[in-house]
Amino acid sequence: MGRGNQTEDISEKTIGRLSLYRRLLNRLQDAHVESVFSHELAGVAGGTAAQVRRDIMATGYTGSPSRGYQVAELIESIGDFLDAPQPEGVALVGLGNLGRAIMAYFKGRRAKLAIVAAFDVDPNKINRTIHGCRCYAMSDLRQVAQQEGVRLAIIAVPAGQAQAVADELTAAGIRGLLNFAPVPLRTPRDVYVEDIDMTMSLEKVAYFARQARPNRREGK
Amino acid sequence: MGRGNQTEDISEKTIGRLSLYRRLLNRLQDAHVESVFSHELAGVAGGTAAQVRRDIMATGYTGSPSRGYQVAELIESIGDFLDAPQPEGVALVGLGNLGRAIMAYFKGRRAKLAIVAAFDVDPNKINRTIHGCRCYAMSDLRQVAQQEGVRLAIIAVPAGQAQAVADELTAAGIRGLLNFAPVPLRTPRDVYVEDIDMTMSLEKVAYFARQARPNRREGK
DNA sequence: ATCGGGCTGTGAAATTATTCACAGCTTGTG
DNA sequence: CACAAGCTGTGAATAATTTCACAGCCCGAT
Repeated sequence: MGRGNQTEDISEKTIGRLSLYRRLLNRLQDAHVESVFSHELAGVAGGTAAQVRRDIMATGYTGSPSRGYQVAELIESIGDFLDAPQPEGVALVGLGNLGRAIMAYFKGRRAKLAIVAAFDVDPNKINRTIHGCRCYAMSDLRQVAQQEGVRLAIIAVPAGQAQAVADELTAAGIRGLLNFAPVPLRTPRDVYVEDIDMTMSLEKVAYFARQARPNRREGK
Repeated sequence: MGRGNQTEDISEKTIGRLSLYRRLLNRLQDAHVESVFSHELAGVAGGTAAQVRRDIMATGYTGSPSRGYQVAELIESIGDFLDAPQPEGVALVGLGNLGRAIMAYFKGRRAKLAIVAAFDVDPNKINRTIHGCRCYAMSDLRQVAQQEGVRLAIIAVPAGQAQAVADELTAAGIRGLLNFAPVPLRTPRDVYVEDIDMTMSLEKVAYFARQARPNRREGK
């Protein structure tokens, strides 16, 4: 089963979809489905068969014309492609309502990617354990991040503090950020930032719901 | 001052960015900045000047070569373009950790778009008030939605229930969904769905942080 | 008044992403 | 054993999005 050369330059969109396919494939596997065709996966993922095939090409996995893709093998191939060789720890900064919800959300999901340390400024939270995860003071950040080998972080602090937190995180060697604060972060160019902007998303929904413009989805 | 014909077909990306620009403009306004140039806005938004200008074109607003864009006017123009004429109420379904965090997050933001009703199945929550918002039983959904004229909803229920909730919502006349559940929803084609998939986002961060691939951002 | 600098609005080019469409397999069938 | 059906992998076409680049304008300075 050949994966191997991920020399190609894979688009951000493709990476996102592969993550989605994997989740859907895991569900299929739980339902004891052994193989799928690209059009079936497209059906549940909400895309086209051609796109599914192209995305899967990126992982180097090859299906068979008669059987389609073997679910178990494809899951593994996507894993080899997407995941780091070692499990990675993630730091969560900000334990307000949103931070705690994020903590709970990621509790016991992918073993390869788990929140291993939380940070806040609130003295009431520091040194307590929340959702099974130790909460540290912001000032411990560099120390803990280095010690645990954390390279990824989630920012769930108020907008006003997000940039300062991002600065501290990058100074502590963090290479990837998932930012929930509604502020574009300024970071060194080699730090990857993904924003989740709930306000923007809700405004998009409001706009397009009004336009009655039909949604993307696989045509029959 | 001419906005007027939004006949053009505006892309999803542009709508998202306009929402972002508005937020940034509001901050500028709070700082008593009266006008901005496209490259300044691009600087804080993390895009290019040309893109900012093109996005703003969509709203029909026109700047002046010497002064740039008038902050107050541009905010208003984006508002005229993005917002519904009347304020819109939003329903929130699911009051677990995430639902409550979302509730808190949207508390007292845009007046034009506020959560006006919450729904859950937990009898402990039903008929109580959470973050200043009444919680109803799922069975009241159609009634409340119709009575309040709600056309938008946020889904914050576990994956397993998301599709069923989406079905109930669309049956109750909801036209736009913001979906936090990690499942692609199947809905009628004229219902707009926007997904916020935290797992996918985090996996993207993990992938690209590893690739050391430089991020998008305005070049000097 | 006229000039120069610097910005907007926007066709046109470039780039990126998606879809088409078909050769080449692989299996089941008569 | 030849054929039909139906899928994958992928070059080529198309569509969407972004960037380039420049005409035209406006203002401040001569």
